[in-house]
Amino acid sequence: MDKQPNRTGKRPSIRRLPMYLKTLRQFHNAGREIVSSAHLARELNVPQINVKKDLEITGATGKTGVGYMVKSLIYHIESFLGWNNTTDAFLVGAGNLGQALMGYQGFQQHGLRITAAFDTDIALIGKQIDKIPVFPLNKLTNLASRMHVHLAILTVPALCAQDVCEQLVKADIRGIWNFTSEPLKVPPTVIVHQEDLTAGLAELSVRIKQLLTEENQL
Amino acid sequence: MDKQPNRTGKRPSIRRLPMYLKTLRQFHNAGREIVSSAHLARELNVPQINVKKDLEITGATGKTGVGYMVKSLIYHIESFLGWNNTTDAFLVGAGNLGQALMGYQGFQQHGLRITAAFDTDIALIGKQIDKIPVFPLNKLTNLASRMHVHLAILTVPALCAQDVCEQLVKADIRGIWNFTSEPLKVPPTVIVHQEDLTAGLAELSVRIKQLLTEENQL
DNA sequence: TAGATTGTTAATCGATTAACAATC
DNA sequence: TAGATTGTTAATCGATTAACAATC
Repeated sequence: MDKQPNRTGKRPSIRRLPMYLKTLRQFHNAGREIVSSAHLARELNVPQINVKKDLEITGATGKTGVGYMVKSLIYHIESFLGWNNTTDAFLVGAGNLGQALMGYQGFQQHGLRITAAFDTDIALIGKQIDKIPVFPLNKLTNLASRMHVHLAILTVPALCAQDVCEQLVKADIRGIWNFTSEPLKVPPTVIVHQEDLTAGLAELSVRIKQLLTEENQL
Repeated sequence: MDKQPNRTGKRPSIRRLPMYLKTLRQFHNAGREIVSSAHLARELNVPQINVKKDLEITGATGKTGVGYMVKSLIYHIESFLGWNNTTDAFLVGAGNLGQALMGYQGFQQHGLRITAAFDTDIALIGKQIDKIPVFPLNKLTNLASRMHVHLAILTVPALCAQDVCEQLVKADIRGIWNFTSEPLKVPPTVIVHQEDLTAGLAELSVRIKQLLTEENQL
C-alpha cells in the first residue's frame, strides 16, 4: 500500500515553503531545470537536511543521485499551499497598514487577490487605492455573499476589532488574517490567523539583549 | 546554590510574552493586584500549564496557593524583554508600510521609539510623518553615530534591500527588523529578524484548505 | 565504476503536557 | 483543616539533525 506523505503537518516547515518557492521561481525564470536540496540550502542559508524534509511534506519527489525538477517542486509547493488557484479576499480597515497591504503586489504571486476594501471613513469610501475600491463597512455582508468571498484581512483599530470580527462572521467569512493586536473570539467554523508584530519585536529584543551581554563579557 | 532560571530560552514562549504583558497591564489599570496562571489562561485561551511555563522563563515567581503579583509579573516580563528601557530605532523606507509602522503607537509601549525615518524619495524628505522627521538616506550613517542608534526597521522595496542593508551595517546598526522578503546577508555581529508575511499567509492557506476538505468529508 | 543525491529510518533535541508534592 | 495554586520533576510529543542504503 502506498504510504501517504504527511499532508497535515508541520507548522515550521509550512512557514518556510514560500521562501523555497520564491527561489525556485527565480531559478525557473533563469532557465534552470534541475536543482538539488544542497543547492537550495546554500542559496537560502538553511541546513540541507532541513530543505529535504521541508520539501517532503509537499509530496514532491526527486530523482536519487540527480535532484529535483524545478518545475515539479514549484508545482508541489503551490498545490500544497493552495496557491495554484487564486483566492479572493476582502481587506477590512483601509488605514495606513491596510493601504500598505493593498499596495503589496506580492500577494497575487501567492494566490491572494484583494478584490475590495471596507472602511467607515467617509473620506476613503468611494475611492480606489491601488485599483481596489473602498466600500462602506455596512456593505460587506451583501458583497461577501454576492462575490463569494470567504477570506478577510483585518486591519482596523484594535478597539473595534472584535466588533468588526462579528460582522465578518455573520457575513460567512471563514478565514480572518488578523493584523490587530486583539485576540478574536470566533466560532469553531472560522479560522483566525494572528499576525503579531509584537511577538517578532519580543524575539528581536531578546536576541539583541543577548548579543550585548555576550559582548560585554569579552 | 541558587538555580538559574533559563534566561536564554524558548522562542515560542518569548513570542507569547507580549500577549501576557498586554493583559497584565489591563489588569493593573483595573486595580487588580494578584492573578493566577489559571485566570490568565482563561482570559487568553491558552492552556494553564503553558502560562505557568512561559512566565517561568522571565524569572518571575509567585506565592504557592495564592498566585502572582500583577506588578511583579509586569516587571519581570518587561525586564526580560528589555522593554523597561526605551530603545531608539531608525525606520528605513518611508513608503506605505513604513508609514503604517510610524503610525503604530503601540511600539512605544513595547520599549521602541522611532526617532527618524530615511528615504530616497525627494517628495518625502524634509517632511514629518506622525511627528517623525524623514531624512535622505545618505544622512543615515552620520545620524546613527551621532544619535547612538543601533536598531533599524527595514521597509524598503525588496530590490534594494541588500544594498541598503550594507549601508546599515556600515553605519554600525546591530539589529535589523527586516520587513522585506529579501533574505539579508550580514556579518555575524549583526542580528536580522525576518518578519515574513508570506509565512503567515502560507500557514493560513493550509489551515483553510484543511477546513474545507474536512467539511467536504461530512 | 565513482560521485552525487534522494528516500527513509534512527537519534537527538526542545517544547508541551501531565503529575504531584510543597505550602499559602 | 480544606482548597487553591505554585514550583518542580517526569512523560509525551513533535521537530530537527544524523546516518546510510538505494540508485541515478
